[in-house]
Amino acid sequence: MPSVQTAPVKPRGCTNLKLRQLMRRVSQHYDAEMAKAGLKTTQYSLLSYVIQLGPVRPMDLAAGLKLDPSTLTRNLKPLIAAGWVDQLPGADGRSRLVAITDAGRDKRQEAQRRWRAAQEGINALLGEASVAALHVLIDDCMNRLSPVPEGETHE
Amino acid sequence: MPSVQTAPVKPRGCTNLKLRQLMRRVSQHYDAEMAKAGLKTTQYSLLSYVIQLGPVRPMDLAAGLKLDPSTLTRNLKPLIAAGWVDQLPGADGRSRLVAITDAGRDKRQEAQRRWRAAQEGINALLGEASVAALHVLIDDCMNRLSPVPEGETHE
DNA sequence: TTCAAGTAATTGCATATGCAAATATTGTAG
DNA sequence: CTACAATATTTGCATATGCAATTACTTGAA
Repeated sequence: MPSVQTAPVKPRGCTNLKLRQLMRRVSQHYDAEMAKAGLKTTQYSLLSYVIQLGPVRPMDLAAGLKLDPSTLTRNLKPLIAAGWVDQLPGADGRSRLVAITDAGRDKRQEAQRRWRAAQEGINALLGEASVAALHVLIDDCMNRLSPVPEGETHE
Repeated sequence: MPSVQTAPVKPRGCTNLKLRQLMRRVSQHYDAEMAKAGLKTTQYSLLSYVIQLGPVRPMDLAAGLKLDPSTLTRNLKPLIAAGWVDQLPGADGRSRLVAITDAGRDKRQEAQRRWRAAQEGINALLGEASVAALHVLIDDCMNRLSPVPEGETHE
C-alpha cells in the first residue's frame, strides 16, 4: 500500500509575510472589541504590563513587552496624556518609574472584559485546540529566536 | 499509571500579544538581511506581488496582500519614488494600474537572494518542521478568519 | 439629460515600530 | 577633580497600519 508519509516538507512561502497577515487580521478582531473601551489592543497590553510590573523602569517594561525602548517611550505618551499612567522620578537620575494611576486601573478593568470577549471570540473562531497549538508554537519560536536568560521569566 | 493526556487545554495568554511579539522579532530578522538590498521586508513582499499580479489595480493588489487599500496607497509611495513601480492609467477613469519597472525587476531579483538567506536563516533557527507547522497553522487560521471565496486563489 | 447611487482611490488622523543619533546622568580611571 | 566610558531615555527619521471621510469618476434610473 502507498504509505501516507508525513515527510518533513520544506516550508513554502514567506514566514514574515504570513505572520504579518495573520497578525493584522487578528489585531482587527481584538481592536474591534477593545474599541468599545476606547483602547487599542496594544494599549491594553501595555496597561496590563504596567500594572503587572508595578512601578517599573521604562527599560524593564520594554524588555518585558519585548519592545524597543524608543517604541515604548512613544506608546506610553497617549496613556500618560489620558491620565492612566504616571511618570515618577526614579532612584537613578537618568531613569524614571512608570506607574499605573487609579484611572488607569479602572480603565484596564473595563478593558479586560473586552479582551476576554475578544479572546473567546478567537478561541471560538479558530478552535481552542488550534489557538493552544499556536501559542505553544509561538512560545517555542520566541525562545529559539531570543532565549530568555535564566530566572527572568514572570511567574 | 498516570495517563499522560494531551487534554485540550484552554489557551493561556493573549494571542494578539504573542503574535505581535513574534512578528516583531521575525521582522527584525528579515529586515536585517533585506537592508543589505536597501529594502524593508514589507517592500519586498509588495514588489513581489506587483510582479506576480502583473499590471494590476490597487484594489486587487491590496486584496492579494490582504492589506487595507489606504495602506497600500501609502506603501506604494516609496517604491514609486524609487522608480521601481509605475502608476499607469487604468481602463476605468477612476482606477489605475500598478506595474513593475525594469529597475524594479532588477531590485527584486537582488532582494530575492537576501530573502532566501533570511528564510533559510529562520528555517535553521526554528527548524524546518516548526516553520512548516507554523505555516500550516497560520494558513488554517487565516482561512477561518476570512475564508477566501471560491476560485480566488492564486495557483 | 440629469442627478442619485455606486465604485475606486486617496487623504486626515492617530497609533505602532525600530534604528541611529542625541541627551542626560552616573561611575571611574588617572 | 576631570575627562572618558557606561547607562537610560528620548528624538529624528522613515515606514507600516487601518478607519472614516473625501474625491473623482461611472452608471443607472427618472
